Amino acid sequence: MVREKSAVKPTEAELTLLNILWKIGPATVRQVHETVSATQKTGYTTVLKILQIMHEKSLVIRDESNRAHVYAAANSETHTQSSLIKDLISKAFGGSTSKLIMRAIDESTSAEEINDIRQLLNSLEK
Amino acid sequence: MVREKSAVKPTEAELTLLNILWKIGPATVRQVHETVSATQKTGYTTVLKILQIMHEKSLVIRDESNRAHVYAAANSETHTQSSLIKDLISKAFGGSTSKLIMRAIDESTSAEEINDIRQLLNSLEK
DNA sequence: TAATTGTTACGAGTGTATTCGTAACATAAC
DNA sequence: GTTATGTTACGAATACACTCGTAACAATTA
Repeated sequence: MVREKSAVKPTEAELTLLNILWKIGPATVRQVHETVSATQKTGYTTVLKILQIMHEKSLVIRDESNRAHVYAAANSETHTQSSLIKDLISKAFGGSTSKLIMRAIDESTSAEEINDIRQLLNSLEK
Repeated sequence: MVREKSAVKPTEAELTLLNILWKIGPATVRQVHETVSATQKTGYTTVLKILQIMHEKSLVIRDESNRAHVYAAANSETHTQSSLIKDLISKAFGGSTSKLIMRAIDESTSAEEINDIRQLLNSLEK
């Protein structure tokens, strides 16, 4: 049986690199390493290795036509976010999306956040 | 430096047992094992070991006054849900709660879910 | 007391995630 | 062509998660 894309859950380190790829677009190991180094200390080969593993898992695609391979996220940020949310809802919210949303609203402290949510709801009402 | 309670993120297996403890209340290993066995095949000592590890991590408290120890979740379900949501928001949503909520609303397919969310928003408006 | 039963404790084995050093290789510079 | 540089590939070491068999222990039963 072929493993579905949605069944592959990125690990924490993998998600860090995916965030970078979504932000800067297709990039070489060097570019990814430089970007990640801005916020945390990590070795070059560590980034390389993780990207290679992600490639095996099909979390990223790889362009090997140049010497320095170019990596890109295989799935969109939106798709991955949905998959992670679904996972959390099933494991910690008894499958109830509205329970998760309720809890998330509890977490919204800033007025800006609350305003965003309000507008979101307004657009939903239509 | 002392590790904060909120910094301890339960693993998948641990979360499964926490869900049981929240549902049935303080329980012995036997009771937890019987409950978890209803949905998945797991050895008795596996459940025991995980509860022991959770005790070390202070994810559960343990009453040792009787021969069969009685385990209970150390934190409320609500507290743990909030902690897991915060973690996901910071790692996959750039710290934006409203982005998570938007994505969660996308996931709501059932009319019942949408109605729950609508009522939730109405109560928020007040 | 002896045997059976139920419980906890311990330790080992497996798998996965993460890290990084070193080797192998390719390209560019000299 | 030789050296220097940048890149990928590989393998090992560590850490954690998970699983379960077996030992140790306690309590109950015969």
